[in-house]
Amino acid sequence: MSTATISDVAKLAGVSIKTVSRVVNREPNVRSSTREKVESAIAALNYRPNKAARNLASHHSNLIGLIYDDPSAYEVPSSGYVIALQQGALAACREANYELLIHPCRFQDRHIGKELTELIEQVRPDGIILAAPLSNIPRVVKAIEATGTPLVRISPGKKNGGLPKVATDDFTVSAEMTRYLASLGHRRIAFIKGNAHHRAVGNRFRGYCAGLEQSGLRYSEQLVVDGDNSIGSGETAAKKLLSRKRRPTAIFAANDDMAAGVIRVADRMGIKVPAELSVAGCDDIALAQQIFPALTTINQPLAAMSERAVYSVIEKIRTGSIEHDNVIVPSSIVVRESTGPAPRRT
Amino acid sequence: MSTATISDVAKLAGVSIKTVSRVVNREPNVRSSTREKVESAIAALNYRPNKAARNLASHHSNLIGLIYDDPSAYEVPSSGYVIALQQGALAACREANYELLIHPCRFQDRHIGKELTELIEQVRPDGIILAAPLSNIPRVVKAIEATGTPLVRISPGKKNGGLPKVATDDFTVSAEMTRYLASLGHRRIAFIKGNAHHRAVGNRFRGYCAGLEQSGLRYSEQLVVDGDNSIGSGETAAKKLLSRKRRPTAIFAANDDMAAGVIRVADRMGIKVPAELSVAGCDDIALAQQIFPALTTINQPLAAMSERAVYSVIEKIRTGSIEHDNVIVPSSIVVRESTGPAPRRT
DNA sequence: GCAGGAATTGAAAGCGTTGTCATCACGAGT
DNA sequence: ACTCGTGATGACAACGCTTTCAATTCCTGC
Repeated sequence: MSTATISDVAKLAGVSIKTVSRVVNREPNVRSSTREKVESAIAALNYRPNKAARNLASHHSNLIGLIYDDPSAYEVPSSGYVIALQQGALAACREANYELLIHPCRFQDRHIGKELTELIEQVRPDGIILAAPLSNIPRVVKAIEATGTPLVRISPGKKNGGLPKVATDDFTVSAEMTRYLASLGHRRIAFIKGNAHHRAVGNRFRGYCAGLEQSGLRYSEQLVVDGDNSIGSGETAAKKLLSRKRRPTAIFAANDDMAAGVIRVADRMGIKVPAELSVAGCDDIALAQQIFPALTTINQPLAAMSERAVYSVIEKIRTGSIEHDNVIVPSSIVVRESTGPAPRRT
Repeated sequence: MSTATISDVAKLAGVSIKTVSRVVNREPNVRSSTREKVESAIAALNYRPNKAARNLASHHSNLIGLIYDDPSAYEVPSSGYVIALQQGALAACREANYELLIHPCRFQDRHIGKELTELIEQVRPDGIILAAPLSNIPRVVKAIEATGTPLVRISPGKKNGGLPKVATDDFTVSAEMTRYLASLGHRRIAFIKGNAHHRAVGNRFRGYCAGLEQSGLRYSEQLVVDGDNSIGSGETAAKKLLSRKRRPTAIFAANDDMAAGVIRVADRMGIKVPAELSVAGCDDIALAQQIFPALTTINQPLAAMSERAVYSVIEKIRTGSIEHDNVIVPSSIVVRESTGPAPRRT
C-alpha cells in the first residue's frame, strides 16, 4: 500500500478521477453524497495528493521563497532577526498550504543578482518575500523583479516603484520614543544614526527630529552622531557624545547594538545608567533583554511583518494583484531598565 | 520564450529528448560532440529542467527536511543554534542540488508524532535531519522512522537502534575542559548539570568526572548541582555553590546560559571573575562572547554537524545505506576571559 | 570485410495530477 | 410532452521529465 493514487481512490469510490480531484480541491458542483463517498475512500486509502504531479499539471510550485541577509556572514550574527522572520512566514505558509524555501544570501556579493536569478529560474517559487536590508538593494530587487515572480518587500527604506511592501512606521514610533525621553525630563537627547544601508534609517532620524519638536526641544547638530549599526560604532559615538562638557542625559540609538555599545562605554566611564544617562535602542533584539541594564527599545514586529508579507504575496499569486500593497504593521516602545528620569543637575 | 522544455532543446540540437536528459543529468555514454551540441542548445534557450516534472517522473522530491526544536517557543530564544544548523544544511544541500525544507516544532506538543507523520506524507522529503533535542525524543524518532524516510540524527543522547547519527564527543571534550581547569591550579571544580532532555547531558557529566580523575582530583557530590539549562537555573545553582564555606574556585556548567547565570550571580556577590572564580560553559552560543567577561566554553560545531548529516542522508538516499553511520565531529575548548589561574588562598 | 560486442541514441510508455470540453440528468417553463 | 438551461460527472489530453528497452552506430579482432 505504498502510496494510493487518485485513480485508486476513484476506483474505490466508483467515480472518475476528475471528481476526486474536485473533492480534494474543494471545487463546487459536487453532489454532497458523492463528496462523502470520495472522502471516505480517501480516508480508507490514506490518500495524499502527489505534490509533484499537482505542480506539474497546475504550473505552480507551491513554494514561497524567503530571501534575507545571511546572518552567518557576520562576526556576531543577529540570528534573532532571521528566526522571527522565518517564524511568521512559516505560520502563514502552513496556513495557506505553501512550502517555505529559505535563502540566506550576502548582499556584499557582487554576483548576487545572477545568483538570485538562477535560484528563481531553477526553483520557480510562486512568490518571493524579500527582507531588509536586501529589500533596499536595487540590484537585488531588480534581479527578482526581472523574473516576473510576485514579490513583496519587508521594510524597504526608500520607496521604489509601486512594489508591494510591508513595513513599520519608524517615523512615528521614533518620535514617540523621543517624546517619551523628553517626558522623563531630558532636555539634551542625543541620536546615533545607523548605517545608511540598513532599514529605514532616515525615518528614524526624522522621527527623532519630529519628537524633539513636538516636545518643544531644539534640534542640535552637536547631539547627532553617525554610526554604522555595529556595537563598536555605538561605542565610538558614545565616547564622542559623553566626553563633551555638557553631555547629553539621554542617548537614542537607531539600533540596539549601538545602544549596547553606549551602555558599555558609559559603564567604563563610570556613568550610571539610567541614573545619570538614559539609553534607548531600536529593534528589540534578544540582546536587549540580556544586557544589564536591560534596554529600553522599540519592538520590531518581524514575525507579524513576514506573516503579512506572505499573505500579500499569496493574494498576488491567486488574484494577480494586491489590495493593500503597503501594509503598515504597528510597533511600539518597550520600556525596560535603561531609561529613567533625567538627573537633577547637569 | 517563457520557458523552454526539454523537447525544444532536443529539436534545436537535433537529438532526442532522452539524449538531452542524459546530458543534463551527466550520464555517461554520450559522445562529446553530441554533448556539446546539446549544451549549446541549452545555453541558447536558457533551458532549466522543470523540477516538478523531474520529481514526478523520478519519484523523488529533491527535498531534505530539517526538523528542530522551535526556538520561538522559548522566552529567550537561542536562535544561534538554529541558524548554525540551517547554515550547514543549506551549504550541503546547495552543493548536492537539493532543496532544504525547515520545520521547527515543539516537542512538548502531544500531537507532535501525528504532525510529523502528516508533514512527511504530504511533502515527501527524500531524507530527514533531526536535530537535538528532538533527536532524543522517542516518539518523534519513531514517528519519522515509521514513514520509512531516510533519517539522520544530530547529537542524539542515548543510542537508539542502528539509526545513523552525527555527534560530537562530549565526553572527551568535557574531560578536556575539566583538565584545563585543573591545570590552572583549581582543586575544587564544581559542575552544573543540564536539563536531562537536552543533548548528551550524561556524557558531559561523565566527562567532568573523568577529567577530575585524570587530574588526580576527587569527585565530590557537594560540587555537583542540577540545572535545567536556563540562565535562571544557573543563577540558582551558583548561589548554592558560592554560599558554601569552602566554595569552589571554578564552576563548569553544562551549557552557556547557565554559565552566564553563574557570572551574573558572582558579579552580584562581589566575586571577581576570573580572579576569584573561573567559569566555563558549553556550546559557544553567541551570548558567550557578548557577556563580560567573555565566556570560556566548548564550541559546538553545529554547522559542520548538520552539513555532515545532510551528506549522510543523501548517501542513504542514493545508495540505500550509509558507510559511516556514526560520524563524530571534533569540538574543542575555546578559552576566553572567564577562566584564569586559581586564587592563591582559599 | 565481417562477426560480435560495446557504446551511443531514440521511441514510447509512464509518472499522478489538472484543465478542457463533452455528456448526462434533472427540473423549470411553456 | 418538449425544449432549455444548469448542475454534476467523466473521457482524455496535456504537463515535462525519467525509465525501459529496442535500435543503431562504431570499433575491434581476425
